[in-house]
Amino acid sequence: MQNYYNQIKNSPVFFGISEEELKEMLECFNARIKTFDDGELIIRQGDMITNIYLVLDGIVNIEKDSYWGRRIIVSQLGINENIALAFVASKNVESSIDAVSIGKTKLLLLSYQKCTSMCQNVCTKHKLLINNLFEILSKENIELLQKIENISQKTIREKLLTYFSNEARRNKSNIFEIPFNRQDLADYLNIDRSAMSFELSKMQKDGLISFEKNKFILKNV
Amino acid sequence: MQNYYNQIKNSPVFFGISEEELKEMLECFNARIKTFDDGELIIRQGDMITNIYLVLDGIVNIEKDSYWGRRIIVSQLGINENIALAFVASKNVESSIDAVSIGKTKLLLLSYQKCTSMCQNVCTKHKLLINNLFEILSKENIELLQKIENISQKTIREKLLTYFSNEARRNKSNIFEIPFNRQDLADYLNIDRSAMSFELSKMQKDGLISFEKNKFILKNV
DNA sequence: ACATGTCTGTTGTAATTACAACATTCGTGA
DNA sequence: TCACGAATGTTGTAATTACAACAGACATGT
Repeated sequence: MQNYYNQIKNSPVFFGISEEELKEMLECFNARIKTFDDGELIIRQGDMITNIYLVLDGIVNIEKDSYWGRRIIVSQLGINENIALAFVASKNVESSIDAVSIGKTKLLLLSYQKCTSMCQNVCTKHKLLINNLFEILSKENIELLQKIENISQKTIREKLLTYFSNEARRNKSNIFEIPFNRQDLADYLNIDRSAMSFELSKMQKDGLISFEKNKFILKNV
Repeated sequence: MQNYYNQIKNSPVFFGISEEELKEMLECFNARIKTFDDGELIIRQGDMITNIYLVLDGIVNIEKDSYWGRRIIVSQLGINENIALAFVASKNVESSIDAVSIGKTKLLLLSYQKCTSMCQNVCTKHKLLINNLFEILSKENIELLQKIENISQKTIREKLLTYFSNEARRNKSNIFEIPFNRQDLADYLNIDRSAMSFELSKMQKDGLISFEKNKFILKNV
């Protein structure tokens, strides 16, 4: 756990909290580290989630299986991001999503109940923590809106361009790497992988983009 | 304002707060009521949002115009719901959505800054309010996930059935009214209106649903 | 260097959808 | 009750997509 103190201290959850306070809080919150293997399910649809999950290392996909057996990738989380915070914060609501470990992952687990109830007596920084969680939830909300915009486009090309524009803006550069492989990108944008590959090639021929593996360049038109 | 005290008191934002406390808080928060006409823009894409908006009366659509001129309806809000809370809570983030008044609407505006800063000295129930906002944001988050599931289905029929199933579950009955007209429902599910009408008719012939205007019955298959 | 499996790109075809154009129903006010 | 406009339903066609099947590139371990 100690190895990660510095990283945890700099995560949005504990923003503004000193290393001294952090140690106290982690104990207070029943903090523990859990590791997962590739493909392992961290959270299942239907689970009641009682812990805050913070990604310390690796990548986690948030997925959903439709009734008709189609896989939807809702989002992909990296280091210092939280899994399914909304379901932790909502009382008596089952998770409607799966969280899947991509490669080996290392997660920090905190008891949400201890974070919000007991802590107000023990830790002085309780209020700050709640504010941080509030900020994180807002950001998640806005990112979901972004995803809705991505998949609401009509054609494959429009979906890709919308997604690329946002990635470019996020990286503040027209050159960026995407975290998905082709199949996952297709599942994220809700399109067929092979049709997407075909369209990517066409877009490159048309001079809209160029790419090599996962590194893309969005040409300004 | 007084006319609405009882309603406001029972809204999720002020859950657990007495009418006495409410009066004090509303003053503390610069509370004011604003009315909007049909089609009027309450919030525009690009706006910096500094107020909490609570719907007192009427319906508000959350919309988004795509780069290619396509309208997306993200969600529809009714009485006691909040508009774009995520953008209020995120510092320095512009709204990526429009909020549009459907018919005449009446909104309660509260200064977010006063809610979160000044109030901790003045009002005793400040912590409760923050917790309430946190809960609301979580619910919004989960509803956005639901919407993602709806529009991520492959065919028009699957989109409609997914949407209807969720409405039925929400109403705890297989008979329910939907808040959209046909065009808005199509924009919500990201499909063509006429194609949707056609599919609705077919589904009725196939015995999956029956409907009359906005009242639908989902047959259990 | 070879075999193996995974990822990515390409192509043809069938299915689905968007779109436009029109028909019908419904409500409202004159 | 009539006329009008708005909302909804219907139909044919062109465009787009999903799907399947395959080919090539790449990485990995033996």
